[in-house]
Amino acid sequence: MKPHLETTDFDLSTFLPYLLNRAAEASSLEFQQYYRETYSMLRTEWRVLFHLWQYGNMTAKEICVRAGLHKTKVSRAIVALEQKRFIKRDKMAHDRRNELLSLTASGRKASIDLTQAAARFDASLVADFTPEEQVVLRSCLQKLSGI
Amino acid sequence: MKPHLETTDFDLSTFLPYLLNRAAEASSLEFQQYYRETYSMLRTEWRVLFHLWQYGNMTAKEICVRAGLHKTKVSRAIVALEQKRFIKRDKMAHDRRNELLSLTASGRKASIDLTQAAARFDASLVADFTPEEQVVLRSCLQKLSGI
DNA sequence: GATTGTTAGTTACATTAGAGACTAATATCA
DNA sequence: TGATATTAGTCTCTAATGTAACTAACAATC
Repeated sequence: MKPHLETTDFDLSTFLPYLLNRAAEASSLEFQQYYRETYSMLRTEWRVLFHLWQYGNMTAKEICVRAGLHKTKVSRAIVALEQKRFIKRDKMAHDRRNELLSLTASGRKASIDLTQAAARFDASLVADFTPEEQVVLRSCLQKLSGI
Repeated sequence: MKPHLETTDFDLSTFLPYLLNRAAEASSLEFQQYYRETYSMLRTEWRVLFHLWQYGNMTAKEICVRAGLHKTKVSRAIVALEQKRFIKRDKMAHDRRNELLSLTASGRKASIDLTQAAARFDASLVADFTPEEQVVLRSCLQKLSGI
């Protein structure tokens, strides 16, 4: 059986969700290896840590909204980060359902290290792209992400 | 604690692996819903089916290489697709370790339907982008994917 | 032609993710 | 005040994934 391009001019190698998935997986690999090996973190844990680092103390719920993550995923990441002593949580006085999350000293240290590693890694990913391409790429991705 | 942008000018909302992951998840959602509900397929199953449709009969190993998927994932997808009667497999005479995969009539039918749905969906994703942006986006993603 | 190595594909086990039920705290409003 | 509804976060059960060990077929070398 030969390829069936005659049905439509559709081509898998230009299908956006496919490309995005492959690019996401390929580009995550190296950095993921770093935070896994160095801090035994999962992807969601690093995202949660990073949100606290970059946007300041907040509740699990706020992280869900900002990061676009399901609350069970965030809940589990918080437990793991707390066990690693990277964050602590405090019930908020005026509404004891909310827990304010904040970084510990070692959480801040890890955040700094990971931020720097991420910045270097990001630069290496786009090293072959022109500045214009980089701008277009990031802005298209932001639109697609709904950020 | 306030944001700590002074440490570096790194910003999560421009970090490529993060953007790629969010864009990939967001853009997969709608199409995924279609093939899940209509054909009870998982993502890997649709990818395997589509590789056979677009590139012709091949072995599981070839699909692994072309699609960048692990052999266990492909193996499980093949079992599932076979149970749904979308593909069949035949041991190759000259080397009975290889199994040549091919589409059944209903596999072809599903492929056509999914291809058309994918094409429409892809068009809707990039509807807000200029033709130039679309070209840059896809070519950057292909490079990042190693395609 | 027995041993050793390699390759295609599967299986088994452990890890991670997802969906929905659940608990505790607060809010609403009759 | 008491009944009902919401909300933040956790727990439980199941589905999906990743890793590594495994089987079967073939290849190569002594």
